[in-house]
Amino acid sequence: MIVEDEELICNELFKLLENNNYETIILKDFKNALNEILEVSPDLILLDINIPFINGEVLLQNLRKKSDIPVIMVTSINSETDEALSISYGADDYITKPYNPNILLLRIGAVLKRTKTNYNTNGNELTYKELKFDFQKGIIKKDDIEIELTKNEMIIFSYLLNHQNKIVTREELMTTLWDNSEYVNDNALTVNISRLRNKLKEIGYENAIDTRKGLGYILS
Amino acid sequence: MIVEDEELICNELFKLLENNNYETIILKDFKNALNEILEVSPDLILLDINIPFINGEVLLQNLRKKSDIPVIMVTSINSETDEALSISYGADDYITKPYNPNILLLRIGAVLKRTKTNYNTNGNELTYKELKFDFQKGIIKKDDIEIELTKNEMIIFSYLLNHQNKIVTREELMTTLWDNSEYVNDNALTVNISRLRNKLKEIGYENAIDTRKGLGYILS
DNA sequence: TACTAATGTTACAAAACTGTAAGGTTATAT
DNA sequence: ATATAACCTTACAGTTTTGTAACATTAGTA
Repeated sequence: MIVEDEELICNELFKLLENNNYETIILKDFKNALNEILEVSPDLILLDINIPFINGEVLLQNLRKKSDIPVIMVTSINSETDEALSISYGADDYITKPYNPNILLLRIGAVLKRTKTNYNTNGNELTYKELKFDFQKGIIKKDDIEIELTKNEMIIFSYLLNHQNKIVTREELMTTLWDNSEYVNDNALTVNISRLRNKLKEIGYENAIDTRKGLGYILS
Repeated sequence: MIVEDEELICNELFKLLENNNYETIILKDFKNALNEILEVSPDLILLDINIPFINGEVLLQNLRKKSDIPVIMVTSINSETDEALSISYGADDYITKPYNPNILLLRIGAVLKRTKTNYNTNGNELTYKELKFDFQKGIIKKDDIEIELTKNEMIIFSYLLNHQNKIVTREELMTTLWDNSEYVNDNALTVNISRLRNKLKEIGYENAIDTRKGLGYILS
């Protein structure tokens, strides 16, 4: 979504984006901007700081109370104050006019890449080698093969994924699994690790989880 | 982690960061940079493009094959080519020397904020009003109260959370839950929604999930 | 107002999940 | 080389989860 009043720039941007396969929409009613944005719920907003009727930074500030839609701020003044304000109000990136079209496209791509995890309908995914772990569904995918994880296996695997190449202690995993709320046999963890390993083995990742005796486990 | 060869700048940066409560480390051995970085596994890297022995962009490119550690590129040349390259190779942000310390701090803050979800040990959390949903553990928290969700409830609730204020069709939810792989009685969804609602009711969110007859459900 | 399709509720049985126990295997230190 | 603590495997039973069916309720439309 383009939020910009200078018609020339609007059209330029529109062409640029449409030519690069972005479905583009131009916001017209600045007075009702916030509602329009929330209604349309675009994947990304190019927001000019200087638009009529409303201050771009204030708009961003209000938007951030309700949504995390990625915003790239556009401004004609190359002032550091603007830049500082935009970033602290929650802009995802910042670009000054006149902009280089290629840089803009790259920045858009970068912002979308960074933020897409929170917006793609399939939920978040983490990857490990050729595996994709959808940790909202608890499914590991490799090519077309899918394996389902139980809740415990999900907790362990996403913890390991979030700490790749780091040793994760058994303590850490136990706290994550059972919160210390009730004592659980320390072997319960071993069993759950074993079950997870068996599932990983099914798709050829026999040695994904490595034991570091006396220290913990590592996914590497 | 600072990856920079000019000692003066290094010290400046170190002081700036330490003064602002960032635990800072300076990379010394550029020849072994990649391994050092992976070993230390810092929360964020300030990476100068022009360091001895190795090209910063190549380093970034290699790092990205193994890790998503946030990287802010630092360069003395304000060339758009560098900028374009850094972004496409996976830099999270970019700043040119001489930099304004406050802007740098803001950018660091912004990058950490953007990326922290993937790194914090407690896993991702989404919020809905006063509720926090840890969707790696499948727990909804309100103050000190916690309720556990089953896998199906987790899938439904995180889908709704990711589409707040939007109507979610029953179709969408069913596809998300069962992937169309096998036919499931369409009432199974109704039952699962009902179960989720009961749990939400326990913590005073009786009307969180609203039915839009003929359309779907909405979390609003 | 009455009809109807859409959505809700409850109880139940099959299936899946999970901690435990008992015994087996490994790596490390001495 | 051997002892030992750390870790692994398997089978099992209690518990939880889940889809189904049967019936209840609701909102919208005629």
